[in-house]
Amino acid sequence: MSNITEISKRANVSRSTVSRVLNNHPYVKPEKREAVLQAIKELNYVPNLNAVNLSRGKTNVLGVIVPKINHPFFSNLIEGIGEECNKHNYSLFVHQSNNDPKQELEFFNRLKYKLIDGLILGSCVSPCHILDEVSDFGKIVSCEASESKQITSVFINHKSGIQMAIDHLRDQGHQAIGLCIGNPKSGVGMSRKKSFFYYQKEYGLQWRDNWYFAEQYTIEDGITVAKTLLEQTVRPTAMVVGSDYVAAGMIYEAKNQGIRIPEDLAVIGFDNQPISKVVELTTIHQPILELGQTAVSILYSLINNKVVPTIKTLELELIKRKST
Amino acid sequence: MSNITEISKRANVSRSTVSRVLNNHPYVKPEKREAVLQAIKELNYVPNLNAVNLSRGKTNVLGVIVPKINHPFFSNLIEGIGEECNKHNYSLFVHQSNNDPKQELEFFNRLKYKLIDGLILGSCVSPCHILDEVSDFGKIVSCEASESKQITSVFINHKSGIQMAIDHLRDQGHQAIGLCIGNPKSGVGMSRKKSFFYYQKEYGLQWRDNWYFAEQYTIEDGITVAKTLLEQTVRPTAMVVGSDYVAAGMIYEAKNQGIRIPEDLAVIGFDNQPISKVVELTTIHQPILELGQTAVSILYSLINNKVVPTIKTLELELIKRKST
DNA sequence: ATTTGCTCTGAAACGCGTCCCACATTTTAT
DNA sequence: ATAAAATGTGGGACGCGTTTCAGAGCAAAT
Repeated sequence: MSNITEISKRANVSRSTVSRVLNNHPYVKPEKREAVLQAIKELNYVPNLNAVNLSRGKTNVLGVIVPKINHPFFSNLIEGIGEECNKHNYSLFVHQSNNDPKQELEFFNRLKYKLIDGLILGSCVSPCHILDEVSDFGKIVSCEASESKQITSVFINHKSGIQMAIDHLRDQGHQAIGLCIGNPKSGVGMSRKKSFFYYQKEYGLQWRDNWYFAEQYTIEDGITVAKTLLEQTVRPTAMVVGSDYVAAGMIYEAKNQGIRIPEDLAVIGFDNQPISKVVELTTIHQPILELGQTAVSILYSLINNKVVPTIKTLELELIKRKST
Repeated sequence: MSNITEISKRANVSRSTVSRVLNNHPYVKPEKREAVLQAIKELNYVPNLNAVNLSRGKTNVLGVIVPKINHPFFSNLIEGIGEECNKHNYSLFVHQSNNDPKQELEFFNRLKYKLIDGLILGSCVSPCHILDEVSDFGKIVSCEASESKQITSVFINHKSGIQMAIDHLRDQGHQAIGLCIGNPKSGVGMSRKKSFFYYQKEYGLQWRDNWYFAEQYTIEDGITVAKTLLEQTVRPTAMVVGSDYVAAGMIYEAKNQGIRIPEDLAVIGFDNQPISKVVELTTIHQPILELGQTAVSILYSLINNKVVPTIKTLELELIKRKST
């Protein structure tokens, strides 16, 4: 494996000149440039990016941390991030944390160790002070609302999403609305929960504590939720469900039990996943792809020391189908 | 930002000793080790992994290239790969190629440039000679059957999957079976197509050319396929469909048109995606997570110069539901 | 008492580009 | 013609750890 010293000897120029050719620096005589290119070809030279990265002090790599890669929200997010990375010629580290703070810390170190130029938090459970410390070592963008003031956030306006859902259900005449979410400790979860109860009070809706479900992620979970719900004597007439999958599971089980959707139970989901179409689920479309893209372009600006707003929110859209 | 030289001065030892401490080398007197650790703490030292990588000539990073991240098959695959990477303390580059050979080449260069120690091909459209050339620069494992003899493959036994599907349908009395697949040029696509027609002849099944559909990926595609199919005067009694999503779309549309599933049309999918449960779709479960994990562990062995078989196949499983 | 062999440590080379500085040569402007 | 500016090139320090080698100190074995 050859290096620039060998190239420089072969081409009878200095190592600096080789470097200039490699980096398309204008101040190189055409003959010398040719000679260098020739030598590169002959010696089958390939630059060692580790040396380049070390020398330049940056890597053109971004990192993204998510709890689970194969989750409709996050794989969609990663896609958006990946697309934008390709555009900016960045590579992308993807790390799956399983919501484990240790795993998160592990990955944060990549930033410390200068392996990545910037970090995107898909979702993150580490406390604020850890994040603040990490942010001394590099730029961070969060894809959920973050308490930290040092971290820029782009996120979906969950409050408005919840409002959209509740308003829609109220328009259909519902006054008894339950809630089912995923991880109540995540940014999304907290924000949805908080907003839900805000509007629930605001509008004076009916409420029972057993109309609330958390930690529900899959179709199977949805089936269980429906079973529990349908055993109750006083039931909500509608459910706001944080995931289309869970909502689909609920509809599946409810129909199995002969419950009519939406007459006996209305269900509204989130995400507009493909599955929602098949089960005719009304859902709130979230601009996840755009979220990922925006995160990268903000991070890119930050890395290049451009000024960007510290918070950006993206709006949602109601997709009306037959489940409400 | 401090470096080992500063640490060595502070602790009154040589740089070598600092390095030994950092790497847990046994031959360091406890007092010196303590002094070094103390200095590291005081100076807030963080090693620069770019220097380490350059020096060691490896990075502990693997790369995976997939056409699309947010695709049920690939995000599942990436999850398996990511899990196994975490185990081996590897980081993971994820690159989305959109099946574009240029994008692929771009990523192959990471291997050349020594940014990654090994490469996993989720799916890849580049010709064999390109792959062979790249494989001179590092280890590659393919997750689909590869023509290249220099590349190790782990893949799902698609032939046996197709056989499983056809056998099951024949058991139910079907003699007129159609086929619907995704990318016919991909490894999976080619192999499914070939196997299907092999068994179709072998068993002397009925056939019409318009019972074959390719390039179908989404629920919407499935709806279109169903529409086309149901217009035909001579229809197959069953369809083998390469994707649960497409199959779900077909069932959705067929039911809309009053077609009974499975009496008028049986449908069998692939992947056992969550959606298949909701639409009661019989499907062939593929061990995708295991595929990803195996790919990493093979790559790991290759990188550490252990001998591994060049081809490994994983078996599938039929999940019977109500669509057949 | 002497050899053998481990434990411990530092010097220095190495992995490989980048980039600043100094200096030479041209070109352009005055 | 002369100063000023632009172009072109090489030297060498720098980014930062790792690793080989030589050698010192010390204990166990003969």
